[in-house]
Amino acid sequence: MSSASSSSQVCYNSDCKELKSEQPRKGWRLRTGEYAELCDRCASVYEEGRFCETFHLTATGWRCCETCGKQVHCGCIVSIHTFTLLDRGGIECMKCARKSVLWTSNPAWPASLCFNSLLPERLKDLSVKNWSQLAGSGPVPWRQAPSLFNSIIPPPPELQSRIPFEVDMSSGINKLNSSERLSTSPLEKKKIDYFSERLMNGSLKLGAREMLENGNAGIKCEENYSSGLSQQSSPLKEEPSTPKFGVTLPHSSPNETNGQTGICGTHLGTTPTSLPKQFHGNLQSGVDLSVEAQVRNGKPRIDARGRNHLLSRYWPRFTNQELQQITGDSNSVITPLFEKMLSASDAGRIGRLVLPKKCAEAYFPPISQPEGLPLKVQDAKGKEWVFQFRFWPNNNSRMYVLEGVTPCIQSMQLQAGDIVTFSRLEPEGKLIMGFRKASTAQSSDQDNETSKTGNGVSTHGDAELADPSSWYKVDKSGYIAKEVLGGKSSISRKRKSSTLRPKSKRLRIENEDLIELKLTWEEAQGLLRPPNCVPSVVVIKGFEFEEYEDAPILGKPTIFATTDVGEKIQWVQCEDCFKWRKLPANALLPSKWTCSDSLDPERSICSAAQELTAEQLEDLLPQCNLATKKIKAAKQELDNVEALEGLDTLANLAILGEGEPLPASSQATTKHPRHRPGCSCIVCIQPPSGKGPKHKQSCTCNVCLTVKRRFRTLMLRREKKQSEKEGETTRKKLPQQQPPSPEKVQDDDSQPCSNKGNCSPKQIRGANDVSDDETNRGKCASPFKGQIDLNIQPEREEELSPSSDSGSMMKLLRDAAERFVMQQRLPSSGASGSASTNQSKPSGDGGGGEKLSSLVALSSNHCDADEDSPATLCIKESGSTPATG
DNA sequence: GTCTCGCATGGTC
DNA sequence: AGACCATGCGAGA
Repeated sequence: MSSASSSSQVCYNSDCKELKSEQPRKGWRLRTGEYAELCDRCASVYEEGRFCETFHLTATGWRCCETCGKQVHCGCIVSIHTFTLLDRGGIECMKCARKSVLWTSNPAWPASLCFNSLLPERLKDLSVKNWSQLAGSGPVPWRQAPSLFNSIIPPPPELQSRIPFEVDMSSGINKLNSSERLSTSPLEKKKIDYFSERLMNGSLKLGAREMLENGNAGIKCEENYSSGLSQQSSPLKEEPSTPKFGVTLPHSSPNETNGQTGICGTHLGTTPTSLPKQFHGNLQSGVDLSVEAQVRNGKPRIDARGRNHLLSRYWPRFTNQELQQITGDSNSVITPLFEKMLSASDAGRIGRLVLPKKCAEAYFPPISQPEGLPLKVQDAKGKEWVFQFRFWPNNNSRMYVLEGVTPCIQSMQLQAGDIVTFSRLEPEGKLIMGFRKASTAQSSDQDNETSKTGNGVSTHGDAELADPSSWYKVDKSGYIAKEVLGGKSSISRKRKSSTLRPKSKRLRIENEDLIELKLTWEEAQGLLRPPNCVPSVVVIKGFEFEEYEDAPILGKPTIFATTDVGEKIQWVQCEDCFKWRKLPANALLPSKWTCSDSLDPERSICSAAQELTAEQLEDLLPQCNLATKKIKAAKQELDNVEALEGLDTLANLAILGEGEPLPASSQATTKHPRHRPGCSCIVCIQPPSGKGPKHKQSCTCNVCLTVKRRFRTLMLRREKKQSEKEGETTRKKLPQQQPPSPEKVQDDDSQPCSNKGNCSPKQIRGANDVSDDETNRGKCASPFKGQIDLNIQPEREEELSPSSDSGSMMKLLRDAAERFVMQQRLPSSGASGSASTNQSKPSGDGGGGEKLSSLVALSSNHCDADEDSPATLCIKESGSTPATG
């Protein structure tokens, strides 16, 4: 930024006259946007907050703080941040003001806010005049610190939009927002006064940070920020990654924005089209320095209160790039209106985009009939879409929707979690619909595909928004109270985060966790290993449970095979040398296995030769190549997401399998009415994903135990359902020849548990229970008889049933399992028999190129008599082959 | 049976 | 407690 008087060698302080040093120091910012260049002495004084005391002592404008009595200079540009005007008259230094009022929001907001409605007409006029004068006084009458709003809590668009002057809301805005809320009206009044005075003074910029942080709006604050501008003084200022909010005067030239998107109150009496490209960018801050604002600069808008109520999550967070893309090379001014993260239903086939009520009422044409009206919206490519903007009566309120958005959403390739942005292009008044993909939405500074406008002109009157003021309503105070005047900084952050994350749990599942789950899912499918232990039976509340020393773990993918002599083995690839090593089939591997972990001393170093010949390897690999790749990919991801490791993942899967959404990270599940304090179910006892200690294989904590139990139950139910289904099918096919087997009947009758999902493995083994391991299994008596899984919730049985289509993830599970079943027939190397294994078959052949779909099954039938592994967790090798583990 | 529409429900803030 | 809003769901086409 250029500095004032750079051409002069004399200190800018007229009371000084000393020569500037070679490297003149910047003082306060001037109306031109430049900075006063001061000599060292003056700069120091200024920085120390003693400038007025030093140089303006004899000047007029000194007033006493009504609270502390401290003298504050109110008559110069240097001190504008140091005091506030009181409703009752008089002034209050910022320190006191902060104490008494807590500047919840930057005075600038109220300024804008009050400007229209609260400010006395006279002041308004004055302000306007001032503004106009300022606006016309130079290329950049005012500039704000670049980091205004600092990205956390964007100022309400409404407020910003009507800020007819520069507002220097440096990063402190967060704190402003987060400051304790105060009663709106007194504060607003103060703010009004504050701003009016500044306006009258011909300047207005706020050192929000000082005001809030220092509280001592003292001169000190003033220094840092009044100069606020002294961009170097704030570490936040040039933070490139920090969303910036700025409000610049109309005439600011684009190149002076210094990387910050200035929100221009542009139209101030100028012809919009004649303006240089300007942004009403609100950046992170939902700045809506829209035309309304601009137009209202001359005549402050009065009816734009609605936006005050916008929730922060709808505040547009446009980046410079986005804005630039939207406006392109045109001279248009883009006015970010709001944005919304697409919910599953928004992005679904229904084609209805639910609009935030406040946004709809604030930015879209008013509609009185539910049918609404067609709304023309231009997308990022310049294509125009016509949506039906309408509402549904809902709880004595309205629910606004845009209908017919599917084609548009699809053309943008949007899905749940992505963000659509609505902005308005001025002067055309066109509604612009942009978007941000979820992947980029999190980093606002990243480039995104946000709209690039075309030049189409909306033909629909309403959509044109030619006179937005006509459909603004509401009251602004609410907004401040609700959104601007934040509570504590934590709240501020919370709110921010809430804007970055989907609002609801459902949405979170759709967006983030689903992705996360997808990874874990595929991963877990292939990596699950049965606990290497023999189940023991414990009695809990009178019921017997099988428990295992080891919890299911995620291990390294291996290829199971049988040697020529019938020995069951598994092949594992070294992480380092990629050579394949042979291991006993029952060996449990860590997720990262290297030669050094080999049990075979001869093969325990990477330099040792690989036993497998290339041919043998080829025989092995084709079937599992794809799956292995997937595993690797997933594993890579897994490595990056530690939270998904091991039991957490399993726990998630278990929960998931139950048809319950995976609780979002750090979020306690509250969806289970049966869960009460003390509930020990997996949902309640599980720590938030990624939190808490890692579970070892031998962990016997509640979570692990429950995971095991739940998983077992889950799979049992699934198998049972499948069995029943297939049995039914079989009976239908052979109604006479094959009546239900006595065994099954007996099982059904003998089952002490009325709960279907809580049946013995034996019971669940139906007609399809035919496999090469059948013999072994057949030898087993079900140890489950008479046992009940306490986790079973009869009333939720349907929901929980793996067979229930209601659980999409369970469906996934089933699909995956079935696919796996089809693909997983891994021929043993050198063995003609099936590579039956009681262990996981991590390397599904991936024949379909589909997800790794080994069926993760907790073979609760520890009865399964595979002596190699009594583990309870196994990967089904065949759909008709129950877990042999 | 599928799709669309409109309202109802319930979770979240 | 009330408002908002994501989604469910029944009715009708």
